Amino acid sequence: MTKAERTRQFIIEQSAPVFNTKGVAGTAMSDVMQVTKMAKGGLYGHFESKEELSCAVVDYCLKTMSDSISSGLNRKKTAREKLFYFIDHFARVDKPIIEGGCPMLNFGSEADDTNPAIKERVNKGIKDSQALLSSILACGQANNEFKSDWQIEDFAVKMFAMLEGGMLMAKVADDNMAMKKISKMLKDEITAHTI
Amino acid sequence: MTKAERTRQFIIEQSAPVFNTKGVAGTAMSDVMQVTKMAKGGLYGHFESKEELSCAVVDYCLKTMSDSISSGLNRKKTAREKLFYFIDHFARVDKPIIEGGCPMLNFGSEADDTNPAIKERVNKGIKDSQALLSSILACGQANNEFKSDWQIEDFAVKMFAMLEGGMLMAKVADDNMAMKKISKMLKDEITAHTI
DNA sequence: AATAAAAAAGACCGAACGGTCTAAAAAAGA
DNA sequence: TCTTTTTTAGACCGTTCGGTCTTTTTTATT
Repeated sequence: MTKAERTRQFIIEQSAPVFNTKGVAGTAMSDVMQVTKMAKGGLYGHFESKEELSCAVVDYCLKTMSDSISSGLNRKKTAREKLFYFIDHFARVDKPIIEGGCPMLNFGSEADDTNPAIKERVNKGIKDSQALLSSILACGQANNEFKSDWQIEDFAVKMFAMLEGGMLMAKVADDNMAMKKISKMLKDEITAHTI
Repeated sequence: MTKAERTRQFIIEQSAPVFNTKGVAGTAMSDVMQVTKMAKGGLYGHFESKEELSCAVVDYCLKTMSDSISSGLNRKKTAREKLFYFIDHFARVDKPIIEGGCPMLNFGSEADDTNPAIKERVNKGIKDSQALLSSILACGQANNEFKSDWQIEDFAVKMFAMLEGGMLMAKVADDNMAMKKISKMLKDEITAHTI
């Protein structure tokens, strides 16, 4: 890893929490200067525009989220345990993986009508999450861990939507009661379909 | 209604779709000038700052949403029909009540960490939605329309979260398949608890 | 129709925006 | 160690931002 690559990565990592909390439109390059303690010329040596930086930040946030979940997932044996872990990992409103909360919610709701490049990245992130959930559910069903009549594709959608919706409710209310309820309901439903 | 009051309302109504799609940080007063065809001095005669306008816009969006749902709700007799109507009304991704989609999702995810005034407004909006759902569910249960062992408070949270999460998925994917699935699952669950 | 009051226009302001460029500093290769 | 290349700093640029103020126009009252 060259010096330039390390610095580029450093800028992304430092500015990710800012973009994720203040949004793309709400984050100025002066904010990035402040958080990286670099001058403007230094930044623009690594990114040719704010647009390029914000895309790199979104990629980084999604990857960080994905890696964080995937790594812990390997330590779990059963599909049920994996799903529970996924839920608990997502439900951490107080200490989110990236400051500002779920980047799919944050960047997705901002970009959907204004920023096609970011929208497409978030779209891929959601699709990947769905695919991950589906594969866990399919595994569990193939191993006779889950009942065979469970509509697992539907549940993957339901679970993701509930987690994102719960995240919104918890953040706006400054109270993770909604998220706790959501987590419990999801776990109960999983348990109900466990043999 | 005086001229000034009418103009103020006109400005709010015209700029609401812009704020709801581009966000507060992403909307400039020049956008408001464009959509109202008014000069800057005209606007600032009715609002002393962009902040005040954006708050008024959020209030308007939430009220419009609430009114739109409430009015249709009265035409429905049973609690089950009311809930179905609520779902269908929320699930309209293609032709949302306000351009840009659900203002609770849009403004909530933008404001949660940056704009306390708007955050509090959205918080109230969500609480009101929850209260409405809870009251419909409680009515249904009191009238022996729904089974008495149904955890209706939990379902109110679940339903709202699923709708908001589904909205996010549908908008980012440019495809309302997720929303359709969500609607069906919610309706199935309601039906399953209907006597 | 004349007059008083309200509302709108648009030139103007300083600050902050994203972005450029050159000179200095630091790192890398010889 | 010396030189060449890469990286960083920060002054600078034009534009756009939110917001003000005075003049003009419109509206309401008599």
